[in-house]
Amino acid sequence: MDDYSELGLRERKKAKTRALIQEQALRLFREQGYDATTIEQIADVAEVSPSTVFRYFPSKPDLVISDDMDELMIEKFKAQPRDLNTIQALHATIRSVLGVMAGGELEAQLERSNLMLSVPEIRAAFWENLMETMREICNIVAERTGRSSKDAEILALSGAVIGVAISAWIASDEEDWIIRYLERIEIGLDSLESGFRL
Amino acid sequence: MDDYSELGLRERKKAKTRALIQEQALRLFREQGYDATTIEQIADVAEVSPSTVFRYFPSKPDLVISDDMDELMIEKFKAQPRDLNTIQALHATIRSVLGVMAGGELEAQLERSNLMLSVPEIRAAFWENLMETMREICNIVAERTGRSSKDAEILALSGAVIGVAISAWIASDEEDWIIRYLERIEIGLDSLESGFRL
Amino acid sequence: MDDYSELGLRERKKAKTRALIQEQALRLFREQGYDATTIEQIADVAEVSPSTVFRYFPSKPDLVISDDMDELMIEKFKAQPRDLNTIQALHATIRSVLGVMAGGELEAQLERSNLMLSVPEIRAAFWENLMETMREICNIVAERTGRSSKDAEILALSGAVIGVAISAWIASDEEDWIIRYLERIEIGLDSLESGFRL
Amino acid sequence: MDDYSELGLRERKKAKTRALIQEQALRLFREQGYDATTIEQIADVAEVSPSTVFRYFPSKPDLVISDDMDELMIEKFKAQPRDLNTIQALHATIRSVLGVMAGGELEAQLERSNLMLSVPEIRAAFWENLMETMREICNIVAERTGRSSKDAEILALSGAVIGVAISAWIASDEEDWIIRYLERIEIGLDSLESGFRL
DNA sequence: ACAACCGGGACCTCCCGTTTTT
DNA sequence: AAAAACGGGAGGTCCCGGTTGT
Repeated sequence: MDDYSELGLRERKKAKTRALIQEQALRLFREQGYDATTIEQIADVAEVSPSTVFRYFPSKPDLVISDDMDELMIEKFKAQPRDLNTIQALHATIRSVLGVMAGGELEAQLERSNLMLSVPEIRAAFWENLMETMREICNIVAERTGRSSKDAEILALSGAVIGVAISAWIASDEEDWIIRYLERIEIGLDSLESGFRL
Repeated sequence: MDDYSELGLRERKKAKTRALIQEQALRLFREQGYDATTIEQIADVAEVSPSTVFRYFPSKPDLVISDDMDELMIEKFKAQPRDLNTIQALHATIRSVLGVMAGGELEAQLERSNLMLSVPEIRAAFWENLMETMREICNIVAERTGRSSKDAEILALSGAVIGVAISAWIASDEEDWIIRYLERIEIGLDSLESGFRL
Repeated sequence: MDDYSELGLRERKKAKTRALIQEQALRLFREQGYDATTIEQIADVAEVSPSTVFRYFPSKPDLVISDDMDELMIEKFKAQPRDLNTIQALHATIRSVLGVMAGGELEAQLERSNLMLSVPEIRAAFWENLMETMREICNIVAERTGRSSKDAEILALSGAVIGVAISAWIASDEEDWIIRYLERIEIGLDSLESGFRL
Repeated sequence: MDDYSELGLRERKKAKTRALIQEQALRLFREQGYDATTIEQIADVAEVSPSTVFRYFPSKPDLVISDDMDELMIEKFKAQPRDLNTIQALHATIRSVLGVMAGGELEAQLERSNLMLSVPEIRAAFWENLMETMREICNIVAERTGRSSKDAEILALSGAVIGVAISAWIASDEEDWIIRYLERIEIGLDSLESGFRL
């Protein structure tokens, strides 16, 4: 019905309103906590009525956004040549993604993730995100290797990759954490390839 | 560990009440859904007052989260002989825990986990739980190997183990899922030991 | 200031509901005591839901504290001509407010104040109220005189006015207390203008 | 029995203990709230027995309210020569009280007042205190002037003095607030004497 | 249509009086 | 008798869905 490449005025306005509401909601969540923020407050600062908030976001958790970095990762991962094994493809993906990201952008993305983790109530959404990413990895690897996406080894690999990322993340509270974070991921992926010797 | 007969009447009664409440709560959650179940209903079937429910479980999610299996796992893991490598120790731990659990108990525990994942409100707490377990694994492995708990490989291993468990879990929606779940974990752990060949 | 007929149906209804709730609440407080009266009772006699009571009055004490007389005073005070000095403007304000108040209304307001002082739980809020009023006076006077609201004399005046009102109030336990109360305020304000000769 | 001009060892020790208990109590109230602090905790940190706390301060609120500065003020005020007018007598009283107070003592007292205002639960007591002081001022002035303590002008003066003190207090959030506070009181009292010119 | 308003209900906390255990 | 656990109930917050006014 609508031509996406040229959205009408109404659609653009709706998108803008939606973005505004979400933006303000996240700000409030960050500033005063998820539970402490009421739909009404969000409606107030976004200058719409609570009903409108409810119309755009059927429930409160829906106000928490998903990540566009993940999409980029997925895309790059899909594009890796088939002669690399999975771990090597992941390595290449990370390098590739880092390559296209502006200096502060990575930091901003990570900062945002940090926010999600620091606000307990939003972690559920973060979890959702992770699981989705895991499934995606699973599917891509299945497709690359010609196996089923229910193959135990593929499942294990997908989970392990996510787990490595999480643990690297969780541990990163020191100086130079971005670099250390990336380092830890590299080391972790290598270990997944060669097997742990512990 | 503790001999129940050594505990006073009060303690025994408390433990019994607590177990009863959780048991009934989980039953109701299973039968009619988490959201559709009110604290009052739980109190009714457990034949206590709502206040008492709240006394034992500060919030509704706590009725699902409260967990003694994790503690058992940790304990058994700590007790593994040092000549096993980490993965082997984990294998042994799982077998050991499965050994001491009554028939339906494992199923009940896993059902609890299932409930956690299906109710968004509880996922945050589930996440918390996982992260805590990961840190524990990290510390134990660090202690076993004499390395720092910030060691990149140890972090990666801890994360990967958790990740494997999650992915095995997520994929388990078919018949015989308990068995398949355990199988997947075994295979996943083996892959972590030998390295992925994908 | 606003003509009721100019307000929409909605606004009129809201004002009416609000007034009704407070009125019934105060009646119940008077008849059976503050603590002995529950929000539910108030909601019942006012024929609204408890939620609605809380919508209009965020907490139980607010049923007593909430005050449109203060607002009216402030408004009238602001509207006084600039060629009057502050004390004269206050005099005029009082006369003006008394003019627009229905016969029993003043009495009701004062009874409200009485209730405030007799219920310990509410005194803290009463204090808050007073301080707020003092600040308002301070700001208005500052604006009238073109001085800073931190000006020592203005601060002193604001405090003294409140103090005079309080002392007049506290002393009023005899017959005809309303008249005596107003008399005392008049005399007090005069003394503030001319200086005390004691 | 006791010679006030030369307090014996026992009396000095008692005063010290009393001050210590109050000091610790106020610290705990500030740190963890009034209700959350038990008499026992206070006794512990003050290194006395709960009974001792109870002996010095008959009830919990008394730990906050008890105020020797007020008593001192009252006493000094009573002692002022009759040929001074009331305002002059108050000025003299303040100077006299400041004279006998040790350097940090004033600050401590004001700190206490601050606590009272910052902990909602205690504000009721603060109010009580103020009203009592007001009545005392009223009585003393009545006695000095030979008028009734219900005399409107005397009431007004008492209230105004308290009001001036409050407003000076409330405004004091900047640097050098103690000095500014005293300054504001001086200016306020002068205005009460000469009449406001605003 | 669009927002505001309202009712209802769940969650949760706190307090106090009663019962039970020690 | 002292302490702990329990029941009951009120206060207070929020969400969501249905109704009413604009």
